[in-house]
Amino acid sequence: MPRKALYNVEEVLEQAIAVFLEHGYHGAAMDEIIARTDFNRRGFYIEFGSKQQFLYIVLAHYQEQHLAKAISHLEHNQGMLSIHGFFTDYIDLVKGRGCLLINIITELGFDDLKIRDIGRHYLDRLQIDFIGCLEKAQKLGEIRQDINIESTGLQLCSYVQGFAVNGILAGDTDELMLATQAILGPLKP
Amino acid sequence: MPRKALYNVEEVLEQAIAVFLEHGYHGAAMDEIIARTDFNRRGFYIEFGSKQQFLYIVLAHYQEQHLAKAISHLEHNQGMLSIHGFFTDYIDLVKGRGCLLINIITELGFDDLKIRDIGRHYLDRLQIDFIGCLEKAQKLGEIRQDINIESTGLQLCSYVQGFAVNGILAGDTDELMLATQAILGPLKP
DNA sequence: AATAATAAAGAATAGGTGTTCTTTATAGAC
DNA sequence: GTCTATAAAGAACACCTATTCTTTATTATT
Repeated sequence: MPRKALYNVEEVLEQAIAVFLEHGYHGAAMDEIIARTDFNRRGFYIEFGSKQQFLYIVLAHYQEQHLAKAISHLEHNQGMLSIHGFFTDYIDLVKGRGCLLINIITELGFDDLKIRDIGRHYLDRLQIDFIGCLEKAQKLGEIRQDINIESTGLQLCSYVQGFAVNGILAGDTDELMLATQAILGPLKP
Repeated sequence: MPRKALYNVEEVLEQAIAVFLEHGYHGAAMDEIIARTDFNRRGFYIEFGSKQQFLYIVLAHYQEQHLAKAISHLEHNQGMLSIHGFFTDYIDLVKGRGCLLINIITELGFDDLKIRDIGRHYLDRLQIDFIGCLEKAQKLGEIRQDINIESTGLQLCSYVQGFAVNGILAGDTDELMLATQAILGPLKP
């Protein structure tokens, strides 16, 4: 009996990522979100409730569909191979765009407890994953034995956030790959 | 004849930094800016013209009065001493707050050409200054001769942006000092 | 084909935003 | 002390935003 919905939630979320990346949360007007997603206003509020709840859902989608692709390298825990894989994918993700999660943290992190929690969990997970890979790499003899695993994990973690910012400013991403070599090179035995 | 103004522009800019750090640009309402600075509406628009122009002026003030304090270490060009000095001051600046320049770049960088330019110049300058200090450090024998100065400069630069993000999320900044040791330690001969 | 259910489109609404205008108060020149 | 120029305070305005409501269109069953 009912008419079939034309919109596809996955696609809407994907299009919304682009809008939030371009204008941030407060800078993205509902009018633009509605216009650029194959969506209608009423459907939007039935489906998502509010702009804020929508942001959380978009963010979860971004983590699952985009960030997770890069992070999964680390969770395969294959030493330096995984770490290289992560950086290759991550640079591809953020080049010319930046990282939605980082942008939202810097815009709303102070006011929005939930965003801050998401950010902390993300950083913790990243750090733990890096440490796992570094331990494996040390076992495999891929990196020097005297390297402090915990400190280096923390260091790589900070480094990743730096890439997210550089991704917005740097047109050329060769520099980012170069910088990756600079950080990973000195770890070798 | 005229009444003397009560507000002090320097103080207003300083107070505005706090507001923009907390809520971002679009998230900071004029009502709050007016309320939290010792200012009045009319005076504000006579002095600064608009919210956007005000942001540029606050940002310039932030660079001159806050970031420059940290960066000046690097421009004294005294090798590793300068680099350590920079990180100590920078961490102190961003702890629990983040960096206003980075927050604004991630919020407005895509839309606002002027902000993107400011960001690029800032990064370029930082990188050049790091390279200068690393060259000096190499001459002084403070770091290994086989280190690639350009790549390491780029690496430190990315790293600094990472600190700006971590500053918002990490309550504890000891980690950041620890991470600094992790990055600077391996450069030693 | 008629009908019922719901999607799509977009007009309407209530509240918030940046900016300007009006009024009142005050400090200094005469 | 009077007068005047301008600061302070905040009301007013026009526009914009998120959200809701109304109308129209469409599809699947009967």
